[in-house]
Amino acid sequence: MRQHVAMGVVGRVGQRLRTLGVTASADLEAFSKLMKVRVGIDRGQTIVGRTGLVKHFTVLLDGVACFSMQHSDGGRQIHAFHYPGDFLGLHDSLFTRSAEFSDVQALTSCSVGTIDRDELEQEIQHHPALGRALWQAAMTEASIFRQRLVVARRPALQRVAHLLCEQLVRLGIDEGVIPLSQIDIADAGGLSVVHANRIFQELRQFGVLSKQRLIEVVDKERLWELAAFDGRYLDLCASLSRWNLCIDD
Amino acid sequence: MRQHVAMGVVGRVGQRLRTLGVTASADLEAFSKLMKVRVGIDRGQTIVGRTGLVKHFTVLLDGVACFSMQHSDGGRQIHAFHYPGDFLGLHDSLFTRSAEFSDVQALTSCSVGTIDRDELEQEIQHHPALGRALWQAAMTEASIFRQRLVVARRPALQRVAHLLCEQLVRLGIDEGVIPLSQIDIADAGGLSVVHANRIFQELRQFGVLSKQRLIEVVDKERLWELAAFDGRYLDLCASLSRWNLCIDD
DNA sequence: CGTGCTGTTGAGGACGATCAATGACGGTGG
DNA sequence: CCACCGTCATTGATCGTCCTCAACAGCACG
Repeated sequence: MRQHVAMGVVGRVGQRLRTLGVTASADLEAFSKLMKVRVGIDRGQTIVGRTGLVKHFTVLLDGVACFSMQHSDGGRQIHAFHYPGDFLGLHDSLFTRSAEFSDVQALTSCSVGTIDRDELEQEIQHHPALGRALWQAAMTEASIFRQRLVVARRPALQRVAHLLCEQLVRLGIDEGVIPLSQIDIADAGGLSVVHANRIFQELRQFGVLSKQRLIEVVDKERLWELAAFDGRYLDLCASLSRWNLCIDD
Repeated sequence: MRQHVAMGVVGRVGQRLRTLGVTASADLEAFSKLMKVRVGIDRGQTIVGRTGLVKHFTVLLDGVACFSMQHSDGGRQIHAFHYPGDFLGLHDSLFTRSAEFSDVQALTSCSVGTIDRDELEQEIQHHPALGRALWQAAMTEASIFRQRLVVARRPALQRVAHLLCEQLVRLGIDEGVIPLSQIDIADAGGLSVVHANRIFQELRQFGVLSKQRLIEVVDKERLWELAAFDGRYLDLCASLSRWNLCIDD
């Protein structure tokens, strides 16, 4: 199910690009003109898979997805969650051109935008800000991975708390519902579902989460405190130097 | 203790740059001419520290260093080991320009080469291959971090085995002595020194390590098998697309 | 009204941390 | 040459976190 979009860059994507320093409307339009929309991706489906070569860039327009990896023992390890505006499988798209390691799955119904790789590269020659934005996004992703390493060896409570903090920041909200299941968080935190559940109960005891079945943060301050959260690692947007990207052939 | 070098890019650095696709001798020379050498850094000293702004790029010429982070509880977490030819604190140098997160420490006596950031950026305008090489190195580093995340939730034996495999590949040897202490490996693997030691004894039982006090791999095959090691994540060198880097102001 | 997914609870056990002490080795100074 | 010291390696004992297995409850779906 695909269609062209005539309008400007769809919703959050434009927002994201602006955050990444793509401010000229000519740049935004160039991006938007190349994008094809694909809707109706069901929960559980693979969006960017280990299907060999990656022929296009993918942007999440709507829904929630995760960048995961299937462990040999059957366990699923989630590296990152993706929200509307995120580039999917970016590291592999940008870098290796094959997706041996990525496996982006839909956690809810999703729609995505796709851009042919070669066409985008053409366009980047005329709109270098776009290239820079992609690199910047890739580096922010790398930064998230590094932070995960740091958090990984803290006890489970802090790990879960930290994950929740990160999701709040990524979603751009202070408090409210995080559209993930306990299972998702468990897989992202490297915990068994059972233990994760006990952690969630602790968080409710602490008054950080509501008593609902879903994950609803009601005390952001306390959560950040528990997580020892320092969101600076997500704030790399403003810090990219004047380096730019171009194509040389 | 600083001095200029008139000769070509010092030893391993040239090798590394060539691996990263800098083949033109003009490019290599441009790099070499900017580099100043600093020798006599003692074990334990900080090479690239949290000293605010990063004014220059640093390359390890000789010795072994690690990219570590001091945990609040006093524990040291090692993200990566660095060998001659590696760029130090690359992520922060390239990207954030400040080193709030990096902390590169000498594990043995080291000497490094430094290049002024601004001078290098000037030079990259004329030698774009250099810029691309740096980005590529950064992405390879990111790839190592991601792999660490995967390995992190395997049991201790495999974790240690995987670390050892990685070091062998990085050192470019099949078997032999890895110039690290058990403590270093423990800090990199997120293990207590005591437990790490027990793992090392197991590896000796398996005939993977020699009975020496130092870490000496004598059966690479078995080690790779134990680690379920797939070194492809280190082989990103050949795969960077035609994207290049330039400076736009 | 089953069927399936998520969340919840209990009991037992494994992996690895911590504490504490000792051994091995290399360097330094007397 | 030997005594001393610091670092690294080793060993034993205890304890805590978190996993596993197993069962069940709530809720959404057809």
